[in-house]
Amino acid sequence: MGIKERRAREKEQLREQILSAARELFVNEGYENVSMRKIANKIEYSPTTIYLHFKDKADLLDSVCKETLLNLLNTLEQLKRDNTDPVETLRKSGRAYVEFGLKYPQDYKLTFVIRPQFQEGLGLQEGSVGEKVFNYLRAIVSECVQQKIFRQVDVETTGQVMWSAVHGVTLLLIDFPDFPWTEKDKLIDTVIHTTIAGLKV
Amino acid sequence: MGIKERRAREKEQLREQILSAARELFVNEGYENVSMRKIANKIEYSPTTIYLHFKDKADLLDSVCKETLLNLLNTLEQLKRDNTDPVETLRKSGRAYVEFGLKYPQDYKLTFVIRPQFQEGLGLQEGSVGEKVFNYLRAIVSECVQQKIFRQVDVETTGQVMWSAVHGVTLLLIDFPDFPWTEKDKLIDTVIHTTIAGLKV
DNA sequence: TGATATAATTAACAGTGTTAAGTTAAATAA
DNA sequence: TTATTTAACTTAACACTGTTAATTATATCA
Repeated sequence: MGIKERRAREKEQLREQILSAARELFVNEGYENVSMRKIANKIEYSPTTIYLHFKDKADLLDSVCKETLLNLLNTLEQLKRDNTDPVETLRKSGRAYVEFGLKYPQDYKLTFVIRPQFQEGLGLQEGSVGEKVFNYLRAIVSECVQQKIFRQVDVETTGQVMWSAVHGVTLLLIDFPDFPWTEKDKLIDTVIHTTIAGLKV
Repeated sequence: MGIKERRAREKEQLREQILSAARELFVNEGYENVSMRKIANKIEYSPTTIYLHFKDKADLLDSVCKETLLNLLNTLEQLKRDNTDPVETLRKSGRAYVEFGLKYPQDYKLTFVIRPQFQEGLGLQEGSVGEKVFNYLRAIVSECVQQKIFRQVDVETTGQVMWSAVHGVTLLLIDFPDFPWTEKDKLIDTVIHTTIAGLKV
């Protein structure tokens, strides 16, 4: 009975095709400027075919973001394997996080800014990839606290402070490219360094 | 020659009327969900009348944001007058900044996230209100550095680090309201406290 | 072969930002 | 006052949007 399986495979392939066309367009032209018809044209199907695979445009965005988050998670977890010192891991994770955002600025904004706006209240649900990213961060912070490197006993708050700092600098660099920033690498390093130093005190 | 002046006054009044209707709708329903026709209905004019006062929808957004930034600037500058200790001023300014963002979340996102996306490369131009807000921040930081409270000699970088922190926590709280945050006030205070502490070291 | 299920399409709806052309009302000049 | 100019405002239209219901084509099964 390989037929059903083949059909399912074909269906999955088309889904992937839609997804990658959508990602490319979203990233290059911005979510708002991409129409379902544009995506359909790119994959040479009629617009309504997309609706056989995705509930609506927001659902499409959702799936694109999920992939993005998985990529981010992979990048981070690979990093963890190569390090032992928790503070050093946190520092490098912070850098990797910001660099990921700057490397795929549209993806980053789509995931962390646009999506929450279109799916009010849903952002970072239980079991989601987004939650896993934060769990990763929390695990490192937890190690730092356990080794009595960080003052804060409250692991949650500490993690959230760290997230705020990297999220903030990432978005500012993306959104205001013409602002007279300090040299980019220096700014990122200083943000991370300052936050970690502040958490130690 | 009071006629021309009266006419100019009436024109200005209609402009204000459009602006306040747009602000109310943008804030309550989100920029994307507000149509020119909706704004026109609210003020009981035809949609095209708006185009006699504003170039397009983005220009309308722009004007709304300018007002928002002026409000923020006023809030901050009033704060400065009441304080002498620069670190305390900075701490309170940080809080005021975040609180402003949380009080008018749509305005804040419109100004600091959506607008830059629609006006690529332009964000925070010279002489803009946005620039004035950052100048305010820089002035306080400068005092802290001059009084040798902060390690960092580089006033620019220090200011940008501070901005990153408050911007980050503001947006996270706005965009992920359902995330299991630490108690809000505690998180904001910790972010500001941590950053300032890190800058002192 | 014909029946059945699924994939994909066409046509349509109600809405969008925006423009050009047309209309109305008011201010000026005769 | 009446005619003319000027400004304010509206109507109608264009090309587009996301999405749905109805329809057609295609491939699988008996």
